[in-house]
Amino acid sequence: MEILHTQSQDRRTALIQAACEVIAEKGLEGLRIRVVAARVGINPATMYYYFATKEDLIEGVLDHLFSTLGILSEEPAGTPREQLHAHLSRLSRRMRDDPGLFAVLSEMQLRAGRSFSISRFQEYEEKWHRKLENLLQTGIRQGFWPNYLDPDQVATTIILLMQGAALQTTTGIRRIDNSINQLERWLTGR
Amino acid sequence: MEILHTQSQDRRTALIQAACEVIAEKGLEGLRIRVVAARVGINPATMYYYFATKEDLIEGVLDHLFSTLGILSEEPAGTPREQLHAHLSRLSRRMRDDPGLFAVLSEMQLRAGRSFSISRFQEYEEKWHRKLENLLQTGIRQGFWPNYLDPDQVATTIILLMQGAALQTTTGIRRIDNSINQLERWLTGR
Amino acid sequence: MEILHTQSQDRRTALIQAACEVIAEKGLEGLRIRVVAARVGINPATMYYYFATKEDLIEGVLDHLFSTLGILSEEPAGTPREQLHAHLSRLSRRMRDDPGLFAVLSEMQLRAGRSFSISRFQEYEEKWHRKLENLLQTGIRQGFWPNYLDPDQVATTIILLMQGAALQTTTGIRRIDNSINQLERWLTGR
Amino acid sequence: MEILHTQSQDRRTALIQAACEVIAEKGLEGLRIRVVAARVGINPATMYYYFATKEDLIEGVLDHLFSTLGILSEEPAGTPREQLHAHLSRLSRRMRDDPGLFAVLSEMQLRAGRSFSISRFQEYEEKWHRKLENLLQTGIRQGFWPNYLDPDQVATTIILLMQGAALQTTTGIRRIDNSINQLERWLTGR
DNA sequence: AATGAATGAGAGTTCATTCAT
DNA sequence: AATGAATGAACTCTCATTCAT
Repeated sequence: MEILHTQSQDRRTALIQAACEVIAEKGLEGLRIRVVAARVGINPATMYYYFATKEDLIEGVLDHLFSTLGILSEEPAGTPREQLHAHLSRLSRRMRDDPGLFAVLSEMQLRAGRSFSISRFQEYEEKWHRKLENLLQTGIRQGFWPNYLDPDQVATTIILLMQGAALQTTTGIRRIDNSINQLERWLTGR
Repeated sequence: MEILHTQSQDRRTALIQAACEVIAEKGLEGLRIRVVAARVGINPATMYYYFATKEDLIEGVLDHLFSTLGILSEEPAGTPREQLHAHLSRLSRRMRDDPGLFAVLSEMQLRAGRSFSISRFQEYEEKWHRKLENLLQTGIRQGFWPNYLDPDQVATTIILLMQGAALQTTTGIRRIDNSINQLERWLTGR
Repeated sequence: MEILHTQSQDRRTALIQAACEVIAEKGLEGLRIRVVAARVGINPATMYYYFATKEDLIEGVLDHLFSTLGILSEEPAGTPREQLHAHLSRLSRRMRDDPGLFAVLSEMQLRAGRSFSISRFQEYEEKWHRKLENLLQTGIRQGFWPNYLDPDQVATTIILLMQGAALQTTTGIRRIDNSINQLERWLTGR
Repeated sequence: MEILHTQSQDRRTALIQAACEVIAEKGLEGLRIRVVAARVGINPATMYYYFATKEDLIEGVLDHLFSTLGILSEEPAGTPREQLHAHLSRLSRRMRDDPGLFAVLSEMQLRAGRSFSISRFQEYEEKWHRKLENLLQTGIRQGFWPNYLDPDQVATTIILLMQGAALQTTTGIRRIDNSINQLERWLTGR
């Protein structure tokens, strides 16, 4: 019983994973049920046992994306500055090691305003923004960063920078690492 | 003859313009020959007189895009700092007034690594990078910015920031203005 | 053992009943195993324990239909005229109280010439015709109706009228009651 | 130009005709675009050039049906009794010569309450009813039929009878002719 | 220079049915 | 006696593209 449940979960996860890969390679517009099913080794019709529609599968990818990237997960203990650093360097490292995930992130962002099923993307992003804002606010109050910084503004800058970089993962030209370092130095007043 | 040629050009331009609008509204994956033709008021088959394939039309949009955005156009005379400021605030203003254009930019960037016809996008971007790099280098040499700045790095940061913001135009949440101002202050050492 | 058999029968009946309801609501072409099973509260696969195929289930509905309508059941004692009246007013009342049953009747009639599993419908109808014919013949012989009436012909008219009315149950516009009364008056010579 | 227009109309008509045949043979639930297209000798996709959806095609069949049956068309000049006779015997003859049309009629009637695209069927039927009612009313006023007859009631009876008979065309057992004759005799008081 | 008509390839989705457990 | 998981075959519909006129 437990095993069956686990197998079933596994297949769901496998489908999401496969869909994620396909999106990274071919874009959301290149996502085909047939291809996803083939990667998992099942009949296309079987996908509909796990997801009611293609849109549902994409929603699954959306959730998977944010939980895998760990954008919203708790940072390890430390000063706000250390926490921000941990956050940024984790994302930076991840972007180097698994650029596909960030390609998917861009795909989602681009459709967030157009597709209903992806519109939940914006909630995730809002949470991300608030997380960064809180971190910055706390850090400024505790004197880790100069108090002329506007937490909201800086949070926005960080997110724009990360998403600009994510957008580049498909071509793979620009690197985010240096920009991140630079930004951290700027924040602390060089 | 000359007149005919001009009319022909007009229609080509009209098709590109229409395609651009559709891409801004529905995304590249939502681009339909039928819809573009209808906007221009012609039969879909007629489009094939002006463009051999859909991809060709998209290439046309790509060229139109960069020339319209004026990313690569000469900046008005002034110090490097004034020129950079002019460049950034022009883009910033444009993004506010005509977000559709930047939505198209994101669409192109996202597919640049996947679609052959859009791969030329990267050349444009490369030119943009070099333009910024040169401007920064000159400015640093002339003492407008501190010399610990790395022109290449800063150029990258600017581009990432702009493209992150362009990506947001479909949802319209985050604004680039503040981030740009902040960046300029950081560059001059606050 | 006996109990199990009874339970088994119950479930068979429940499935037929559910199928009957679905056919009344959505038509035979709208009949889905999934939906029938859900109404009974079982897994679709379980249905195949009780019926070999969907067609078998439909055959079950066919039998259920005629036994429930009581078209072929013995009429209460009385003169032929009373018996015919009882027959017609019972059907007429039934049509008002449970139109769904007659909707199913129409569905069956319509497919009777096309689907093998429903072709048995015609045997039922033949029996109905004979029953009416006998009743009329006896009544005419006994002087309840004028002898210029052709029992076969009148039986046909009655059946056509009833089925025309059954066909209307899905829209629910025309009523059979008045037509029946009128017919009975005509039969007796006004 | 004129020729092209005619050809185009021809193909539309051919598609409707073919659809009509398929419905008569296999029922509305057995109607397949592929089959209809094949009968006309075109690619299935081409059907969508003439009809936006399958439903549209069915609506086309609905209109074709009533205009072909001539149910609502003007009757030749004559007394009301002659007109009614002409009407009924025309339908009766037609039912013998082209039973398929009446099979389609039944198919439509059966779905009239369920399918939006077929719901217009009821408007046609309402017109039919009014036509008969008027005819009967005039005839009664002019003394062709006894004045104890209720035009509305008789009109209903006629329609039910015809539709009951139409429903039988798929099996082809019962004949409407005798019932019609009988009815006409009854109307005139034998 | 323009178009009406046509099409091939392929998309997502549905459903009766099967089978191991 | 029951079910979760799986599937093959079919369905409607879309779209870039072609071609005779």
